[in-house]
Amino acid sequence: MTELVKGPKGRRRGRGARERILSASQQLFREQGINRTGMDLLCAAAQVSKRTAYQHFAGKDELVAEYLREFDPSVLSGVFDRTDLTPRERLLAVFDIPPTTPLCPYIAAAVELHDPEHPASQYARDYKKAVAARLAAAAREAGAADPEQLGEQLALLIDGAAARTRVLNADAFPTAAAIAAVLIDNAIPAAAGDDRPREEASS
Amino acid sequence: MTELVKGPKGRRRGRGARERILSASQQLFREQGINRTGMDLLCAAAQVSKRTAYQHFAGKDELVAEYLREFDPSVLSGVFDRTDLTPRERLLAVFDIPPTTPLCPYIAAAVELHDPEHPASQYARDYKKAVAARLAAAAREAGAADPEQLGEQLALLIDGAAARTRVLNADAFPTAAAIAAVLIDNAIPAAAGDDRPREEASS
DNA sequence: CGTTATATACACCGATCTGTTTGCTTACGG
DNA sequence: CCGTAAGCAAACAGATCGGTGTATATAACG
Repeated sequence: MTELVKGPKGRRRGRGARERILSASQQLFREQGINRTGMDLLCAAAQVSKRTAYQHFAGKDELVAEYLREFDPSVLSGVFDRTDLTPRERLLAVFDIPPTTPLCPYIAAAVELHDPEHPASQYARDYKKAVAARLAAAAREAGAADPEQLGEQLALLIDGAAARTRVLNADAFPTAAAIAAVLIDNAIPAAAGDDRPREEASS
Repeated sequence: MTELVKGPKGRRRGRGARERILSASQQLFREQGINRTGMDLLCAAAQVSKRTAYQHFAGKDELVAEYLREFDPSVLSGVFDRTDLTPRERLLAVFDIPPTTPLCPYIAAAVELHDPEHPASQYARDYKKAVAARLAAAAREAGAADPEQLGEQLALLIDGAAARTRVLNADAFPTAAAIAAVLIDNAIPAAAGDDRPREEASS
């Protein structure tokens, strides 16, 4: 990504203009919101002239879309790839991200842009579906009876915790984690290391 | 839709201007978002001159706050007051509101305004706390072991369903209802009318 | 009738936002 | 060295926004 070949010459002078813009977007869009962050301020924070910014991105909409697409993988991985945890622990570890999350940027973007057809809204949907899918995969790995359902349920808990944290200004992820524990124990026939070693009869 | 204005000059005087403004706010703020709805458009929709609007409300911020305060009771009541349902059914009935909810306006406002100190954000917090409290009361009435916790959990489910519905453009309330059923059955020692008529184990 | 309170229509202000244009600078690469 | 092109700073355009000022018209009340 460091070598952004942009011409027949493969020049990479001023290396990182695009990256600085996206980096500033990550910070400002999250801290101040998308609509309240003007391109002037953003370019100043990125130490990039507006002219340059608009040469790298067709417009703010495209920048917002790229901003959402950026940390797509960074959030997805890091939790699901932890092989040192049991599948059940891995499912619960998703809810242990208190300090890094002011609010899920995808929810914020969907609300702020207010247009389901906006590219960024599409990315938000894709991301949410991807998370649910990964959760479902982890649930299947953990031996859940209905992994798809459990994945969707856990995804809803994450979004609920994010939204509630935002509105109430108080961390709601512990509550979500408690619910998740109940759901997981309820969905997995033989949950290990649990306070409910009672066997459950499937309906 | 009204016969308030008759002729170029004849108008129904006084009463109604404020209500028309708030009514238009309800519609436009929800449909288009708060930030994307200008006062010009809003006043036109309310059939009210801008001057009049600013005589009724000190500014848009105050209007937004009042807009949130308005249907505060209408949402809270109507579900909790249904005595024809058992406490457990009442708790679950909260999740049966698919068509009326494009998105919880409180979450939307908190995201759009992006300022926890904004009066509207305060109202949003108060409302969310009130809902959780009513849910907790209903949970206590239903005989939950820890009503406060169950109330908070159900509130989180509502917010999660609302946020997820918005982002994914698909109704997420059935999923939330399924989780709620699990939580309720898990929290209430003897759940009636359930597929789990197992006797409770006293702690 | 006249006064007053409430509306209205409409122009206007300053701020801000997205996006563009105009020179000018500077770092390479041949 | 010189050319090319990326980049910069800053002014500018056009639109929209929240909010006001002004002059006018009408209904209610005395």
